[in-house]
Amino acid sequence: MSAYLDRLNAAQREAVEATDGPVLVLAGAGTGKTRVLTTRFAHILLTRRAFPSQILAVTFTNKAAREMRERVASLLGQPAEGLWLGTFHALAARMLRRHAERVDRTSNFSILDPDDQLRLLKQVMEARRMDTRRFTPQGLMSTIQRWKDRALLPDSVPGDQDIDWGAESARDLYAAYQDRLRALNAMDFGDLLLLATDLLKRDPEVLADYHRRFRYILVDEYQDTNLVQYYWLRLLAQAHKNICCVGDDDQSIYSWRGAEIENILRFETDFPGAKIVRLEANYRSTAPILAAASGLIAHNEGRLGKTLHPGRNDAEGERVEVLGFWDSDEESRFVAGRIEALRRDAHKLAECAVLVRAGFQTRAFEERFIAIGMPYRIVGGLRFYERAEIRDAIAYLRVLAQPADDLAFERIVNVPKRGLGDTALRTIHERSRADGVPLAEAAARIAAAGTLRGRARDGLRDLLAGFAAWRETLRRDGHVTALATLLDESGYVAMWQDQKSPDAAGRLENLKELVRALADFETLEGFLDHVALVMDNDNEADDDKVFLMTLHAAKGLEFDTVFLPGWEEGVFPNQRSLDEGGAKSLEEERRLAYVGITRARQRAIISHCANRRIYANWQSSVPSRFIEELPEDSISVGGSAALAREQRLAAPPVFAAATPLLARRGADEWNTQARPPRADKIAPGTRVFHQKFGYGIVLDTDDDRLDIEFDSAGEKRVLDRFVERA
DNA sequence: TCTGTCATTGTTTTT
DNA sequence: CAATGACAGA
Repeated sequence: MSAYLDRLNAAQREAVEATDGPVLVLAGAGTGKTRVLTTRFAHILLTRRAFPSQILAVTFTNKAAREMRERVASLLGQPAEGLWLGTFHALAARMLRRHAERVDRTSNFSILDPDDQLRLLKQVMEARRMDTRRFTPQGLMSTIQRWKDRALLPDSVPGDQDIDWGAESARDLYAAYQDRLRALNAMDFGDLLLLATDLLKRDPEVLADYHRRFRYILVDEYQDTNLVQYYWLRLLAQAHKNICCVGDDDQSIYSWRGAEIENILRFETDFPGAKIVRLEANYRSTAPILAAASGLIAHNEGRLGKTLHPGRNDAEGERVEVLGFWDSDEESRFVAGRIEALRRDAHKLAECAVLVRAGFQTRAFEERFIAIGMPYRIVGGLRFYERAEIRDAIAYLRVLAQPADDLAFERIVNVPKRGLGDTALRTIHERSRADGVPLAEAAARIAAAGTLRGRARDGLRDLLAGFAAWRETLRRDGHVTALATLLDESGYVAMWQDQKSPDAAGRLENLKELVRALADFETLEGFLDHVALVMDNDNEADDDKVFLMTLHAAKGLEFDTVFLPGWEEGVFPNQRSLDEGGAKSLEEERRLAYVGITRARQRAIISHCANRRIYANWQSSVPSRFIEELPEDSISVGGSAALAREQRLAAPPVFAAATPLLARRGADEWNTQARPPRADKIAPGTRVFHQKFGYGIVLDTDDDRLDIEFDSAGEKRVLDRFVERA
């Protein structure tokens, strides 16, 4: 009766069969995590422990959700209906739309994208006359996000975490921003979890309703959860305690997005009586690759501990290559050449990936690939829904669906140009504020009152008439026709047609694609939710091209051959990460390296350069400490790498002597000439402001150097001329 | 309203 | 070395 169980190894089977009570499945890379998750899902259904609608299954990405849905369906032999299976955000949004009135919204609330969020916050800051150059909206936004990640509403932000900016404080601005969101009937991404959790906390009836509904909870990638997500899960799991979290502490690489690795480390304490199952048999990689990865990650302190071992008999393979090059040109030439050789050897290009630490590193490889005509694809560039023309079109739709969506209205009010410049817009804003109505309504009142003249008057009249007509089209002929009509009649399509720039044709093509995509949805609202929550598009799926992407983007993927270039101190581990996060960040960088190596099935090739061009000038560089940490017997060192390794041990390095070593960027010494020395002295205990690190207290002084404990950036030594008294 | 110039600023970004 | 954004001037 249970053939599906026979396909599992002992540990996997244990994880599947422990249906009741809290379970943590520690699943190392390539150990069959998805199989366990989906089999467990099917097992609960097939043993009639629950109906499909009584299982809550949570993932981080839409891709993972889709995959789980498909695999469960194939195990069951039919698609399961009425599932609560999706991303944290999509599921939270679904809850909030059902109880929108309880969070001061209506069920058609908008979900803002990062761009809108920033514009809105900037408006809030400007309305309060803040200098948005000294206090950047980005900076404040990230503070607010971190608060939201930790389930802090404006009222609950502890005073000592607030940032005081003289007349304003971050918490006050946060509160003002939330007020604006409420007025716009909108939320940002963080709000979805924050408000959903707050709702469950505040409303016992709603919570009881979900307790009745969800008997089993499954969570994927638990190491990436933040605090709100944890609270949300804990509230929902409270009643039945049947929660199964799958994750790998060694692959936690999103702390800078608010993920708390502690969530997974603490699981046993959070859920008393929890069972822990370790999946350590790896079915993906060769033995040397696993040995290299395991040896590396063993250097981390804060981990639950598990060791990958080969799960197949045929796991012998080539050692991990560690190669040194003179500069990044040589490195990219080598990588391209090696891929070419593999291709001649009948390997698929799509089975090769180049994984880099930071986006800019892809350029060297792109140039090389273009030069030799090697087909490649970059994963994670500008996505379809982030393109300007798509966002414009969607803004039109948002205004159509939700007239109170001021951000959308602002975006398109003068696109294409219809004479509604700053002056006209200011008039509309003033009216909106005075009457307490959305911009669209204010615009209608201004048009009716005849306040504007000339081009502005005509432009506004046409736009409002347009929206009235398109709403009618939407009602009568549906959303697809409405979008096509609107793009045409608003002059938006004509705007691009008239444009001579080379990419105009592509943009028109994208708009057509958007109309096609819209047809896949029953309602306009459904489509807008999709756009906000499911911003992925993996078209161009199966042509044979080399993958070029960041290590972060590679998580969850696997390839026969993986190139890991740029393993140099400063690049990887990344200098900035080290500066800001210290030892903890170093461990995260190391996890990133671990993720990189474990992507490889057959071969991993790590490389580093002795010289690298950074911005305008060349800097000599030292091999990454991670290379030292790889077990000797799992690697083979080649090229000038052996030389470079010796140089690391010898002091001073030969390169440093030969090339004038430029001061490492990120330190204030970068260009001391640019700023005159400071006349007055700053005493210890003084509170100061630094452009880059923010506010802090001076601990100690040493001539013109100050040791400062910064509020968020930690302790640093900086030159006194770069700070001012706060 | 548009266009050019100057200054600033360079990690990762599942939703 | 770019790419982006703010601001001045036509």
